[in-house]
Amino acid sequence: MDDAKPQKAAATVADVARAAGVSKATAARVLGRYGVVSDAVRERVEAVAKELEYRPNELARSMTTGRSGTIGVVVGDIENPFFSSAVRGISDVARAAGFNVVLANSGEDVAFERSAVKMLVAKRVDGLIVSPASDSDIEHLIEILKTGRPITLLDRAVKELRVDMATADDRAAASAVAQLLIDRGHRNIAYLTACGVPGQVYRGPVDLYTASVRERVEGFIDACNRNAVQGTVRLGAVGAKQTRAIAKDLLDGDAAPSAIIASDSLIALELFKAARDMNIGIPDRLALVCFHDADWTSVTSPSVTVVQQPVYQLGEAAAKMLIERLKGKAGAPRHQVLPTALIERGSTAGLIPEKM
Amino acid sequence: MDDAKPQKAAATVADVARAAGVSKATAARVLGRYGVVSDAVRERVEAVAKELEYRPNELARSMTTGRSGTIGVVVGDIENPFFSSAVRGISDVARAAGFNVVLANSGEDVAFERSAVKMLVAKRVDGLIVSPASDSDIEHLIEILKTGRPITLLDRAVKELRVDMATADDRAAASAVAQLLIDRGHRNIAYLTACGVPGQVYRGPVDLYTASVRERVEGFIDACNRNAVQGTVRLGAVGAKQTRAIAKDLLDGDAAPSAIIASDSLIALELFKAARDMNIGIPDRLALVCFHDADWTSVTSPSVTVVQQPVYQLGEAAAKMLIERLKGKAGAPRHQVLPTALIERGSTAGLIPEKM
DNA sequence: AGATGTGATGAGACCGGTCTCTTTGCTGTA
DNA sequence: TACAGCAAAGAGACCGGTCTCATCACATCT
Repeated sequence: MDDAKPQKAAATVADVARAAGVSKATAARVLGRYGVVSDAVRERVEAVAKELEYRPNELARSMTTGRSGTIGVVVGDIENPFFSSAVRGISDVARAAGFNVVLANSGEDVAFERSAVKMLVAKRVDGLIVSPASDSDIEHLIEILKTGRPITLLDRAVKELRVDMATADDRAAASAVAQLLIDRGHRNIAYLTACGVPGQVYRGPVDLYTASVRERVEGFIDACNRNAVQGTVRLGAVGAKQTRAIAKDLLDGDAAPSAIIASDSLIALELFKAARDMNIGIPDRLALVCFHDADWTSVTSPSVTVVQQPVYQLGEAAAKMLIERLKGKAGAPRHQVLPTALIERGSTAGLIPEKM
Repeated sequence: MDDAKPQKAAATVADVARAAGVSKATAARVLGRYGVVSDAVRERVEAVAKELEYRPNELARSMTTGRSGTIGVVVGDIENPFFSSAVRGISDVARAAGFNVVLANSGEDVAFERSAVKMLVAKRVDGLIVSPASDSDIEHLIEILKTGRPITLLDRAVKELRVDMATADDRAAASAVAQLLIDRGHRNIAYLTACGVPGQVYRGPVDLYTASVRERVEGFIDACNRNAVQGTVRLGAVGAKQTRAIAKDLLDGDAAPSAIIASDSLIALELFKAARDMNIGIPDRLALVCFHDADWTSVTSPSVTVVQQPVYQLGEAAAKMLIERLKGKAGAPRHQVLPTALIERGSTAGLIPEKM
């Protein structure tokens, strides 16, 4: 009948202790599973606790122990399959080790990232995993270290920070992709990233404040230069609409590239759609390569050549390193660089007849 | 040179108070932004706080206020685009309202869900959003209500629970899909879901402990019965491998369905691959419909007919209802049923010549 | 027997905030 | 001048655990 909303306040150790006729300390020992208690007392306390529906207050516990058993994770966008996969890796490892995950979305905005980090620290997470939106605007990350909490970087390295990091082999991957395209005869290749703001003109790697992207662009440009091939970088593909606009602009003119490398699967998808809408055949008139082996890339026609990134493993690695730190492991910061693999599929199978 | 790890303990209100020459209560008033303090004192305290690098301890704050400013979210699998999109909706709303999100993965396992819920309650989240793995095994959800915390169900209704829920129009959607396929001439249609365990044989809606799936299957079966068409339900497509096996089994025999409805985009993707591998042309020999308008469904050849679910909005709606409760809104539980839309694409464009 | 050790329990401080209640000092008013 | 009224600040309890230290009974050792 009634929904029993106005239940009396939750039972505390003190309540249980009183009801069981023992001291608060003893009840706490039983309920908190520490110290040593006789079996008789233990059973009695446990029975009473059950009776009173005692539920521990983890907040109070954290308060005295100083540990919350929680790790904070700040990613750019959980909707991006890249991050959701990484987060899955993190939370699987975390759970196995008895940790919980507090998630925060930065939307790739440093201001949001800053406030997310601040809040996580205030909540006394034991450590953090962050994929920093910027690798220069990092004083909030340094702040964390000052509080004594370990932090691990995910996917994006920051040289200035002496912390554990798990990243992919971005530079080599991008270089390999560029080389592949060049070998296929392409002489005008573009790299499209969500980094930067829409409309921003690329002037050099210095414009790229996301470490992983900068590495990729550097690898890409290196390969292009090595082969005397034109390499263009376009920024600001931050959403479907913007990406579409850039794609149209890129593919429209005379100087349109014959191959495009998409910095993530969301961008690749939009490029794919744009090419279709503009009647630009893939791979004949346009080759496409995508960073991240998103599940759909193998079912399109043509299927899409991808850089397979160990995304889930990146999350796992980051979580493992962090948890080791939390468990007291000392030593110099480690930087795990996980290998990528270039999976060649239909979207790069075309040959460029004329431009050679 | 040194990494300054062994910093002295973080400053507390008491430290600030002492250094500023005021009482703890006054410093707390300034730092906690409550009560009334003179401007002179406020400025002095704030200056000292900055000097001492005071950072509030949200744990201690929550402890006395009883509110943590956090909502717990338990989903089946964040890696599933369905959930990652919903989680994004939740966290956007939460952040706007000043709440944080603690995420837990249940892996669609009730035991994990139970422990996740328990832990979230122990952490004193203010409220929970859960997409329950089972709609019968729910005593842990009832427990939550007993603690006085509101809970909102995401995507999956549970009749027995008098709580807010945000679900999609599953039954009608499934019915519409079935009708579409029947209108296209299909007389043998299968529905494939991740619900259940691999190998489990479907004996009736009672086998389906996930509410949304049961609704869909009921809508599907209804439509089939109404039209005297054979409708088959297959369970246990819980991962790529299992899905592939079921797909092979389903498509292999003489009694193979001419149309399959996939309960989520992960299943649809595997079905798509399986059909391709088995040289079963879509849509000519097999029609395919997918629940959830995953981004890739529009770029395959043929593109995939989908039930567009308002996933992000589902998350938003759930979060909004929960937060309203947290802000004190009373009243009967609400059940928001968000409309779906059937988007017809190439995968159902085929006609069935013979079987008619 | 007396000293020593040990296992079980109790008493109470403590973590870092919030919040209630009290005290203080100043202004306005009869 | 005396006192009400009020704003500002202080004292200290409290939240619900953990943890140190003290106490006590009883077994062991010399």
